[in-house]
Amino acid sequence: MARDSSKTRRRLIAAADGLFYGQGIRAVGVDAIAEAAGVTKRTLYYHFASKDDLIAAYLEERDLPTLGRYQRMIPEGGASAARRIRRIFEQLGKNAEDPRWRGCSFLRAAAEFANLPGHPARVVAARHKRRFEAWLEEVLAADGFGEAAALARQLMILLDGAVAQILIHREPSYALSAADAASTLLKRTNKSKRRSAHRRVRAGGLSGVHLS
Amino acid sequence: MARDSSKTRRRLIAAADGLFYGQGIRAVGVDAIAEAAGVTKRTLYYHFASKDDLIAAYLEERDLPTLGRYQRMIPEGGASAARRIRRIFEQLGKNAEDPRWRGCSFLRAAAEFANLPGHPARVVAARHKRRFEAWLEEVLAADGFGEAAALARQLMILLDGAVAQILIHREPSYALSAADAASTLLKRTNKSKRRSAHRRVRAGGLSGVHLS
DNA sequence: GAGAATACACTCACTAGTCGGTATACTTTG
DNA sequence: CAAAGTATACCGACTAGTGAGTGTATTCTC
Repeated sequence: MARDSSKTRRRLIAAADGLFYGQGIRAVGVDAIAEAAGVTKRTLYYHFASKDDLIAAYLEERDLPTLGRYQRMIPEGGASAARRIRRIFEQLGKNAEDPRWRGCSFLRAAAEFANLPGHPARVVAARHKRRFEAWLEEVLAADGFGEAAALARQLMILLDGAVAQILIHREPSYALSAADAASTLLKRTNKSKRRSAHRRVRAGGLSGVHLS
Repeated sequence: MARDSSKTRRRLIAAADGLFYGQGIRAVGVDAIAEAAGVTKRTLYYHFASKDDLIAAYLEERDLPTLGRYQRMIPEGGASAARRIRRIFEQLGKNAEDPRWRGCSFLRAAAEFANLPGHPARVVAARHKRRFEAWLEEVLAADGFGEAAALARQLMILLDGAVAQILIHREPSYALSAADAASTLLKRTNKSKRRSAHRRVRAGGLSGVHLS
């Protein structure tokens, strides 16, 4: 079995996911991960060059599923972008009600390694957020929103801001405050869109972004 | 000299501030802090019961100055609430340009101790954010904004969301995106205010909040 | 038999926290 | 007034445990 997809490796990543997300990356030692995976530390180091390598793999593993969950959640054709985006915030609020919820793994990793800009975890985290923002931009542009890029940024800010507030206050209702703010922003931009159709065309041309 | 305000104690907190904020709380050992303060670890433990105690003191020390800096930044009578709030975001962007900037110490502490809701650091962090939100609400209410409480929450979300995005992408311009979003939200609420003056009165009555 | 995958046993640095002791200064008491 | 007592503030050296990472031997699988 290939080394980068072996059962043991996947078990190690799964164990790392549970512990890193549950307790924090720096708070968890490699010994604990090896034990949780049912292997010795030496085996862990056979599959990963270092703890940093394992950290990167942990976040990488969370990248596509996290984005994909939101993408699947809001079916392509079904509703307006505004409605679909509202559901993202509502889902965030629901997720946060689970006692095991600990915020965004990427954001927390960036916070833990705030002093190490080049750290693998930071690289993966930044890429994840870039992808999410690009996807939001596509959703907006596809629905004919003007200035989709600027709007997508604002939505990202609201999204991570809501996560931050929920984490700090342990109060999922902040997701709904963010949803309201998002609605307000979308309504305003929607209007300006309808007033100037030429913008709409230009914004529609922005969708060369890669998601995969 | 009283034990809780002695020079040594203050030096220890200052050293902790530099190291905790610079590298992260879990990443810094008490030995490093003692050494940076020029005392032995035994002395550190004379002044603080535990590392957690020192962590709480570090955040406590940041509470009032952080809030106060923003309060002093925007003079009471000078400008409209909208203009004053925009300046908060602009200042955030400026702060973030300093290479030593590492985001919000309270948010990062909450992220590091995401699994320990009762941790002293979490308590101090939550209280700080509550104070900040209450102050924003006062600023808005004083300028006659309706639904000042809901609006203050949305601004907090934008503020911490901007911090999160800047931290992740190392891109201070997210502060300006957040400022634009804040302006949009304020404009809309301002309008609804003028339509319903009774709301304004009710919101004005909310200012029993304590800041000090 | 070869290479991949695992285990045991280890290193060395660092972790939070503690033990016992000391120098100084301010009180209390004969 | 002086000796004894006491509180403050400090330090060097230690403990028991954990951190990441490794050298070497063994087992499994093709």
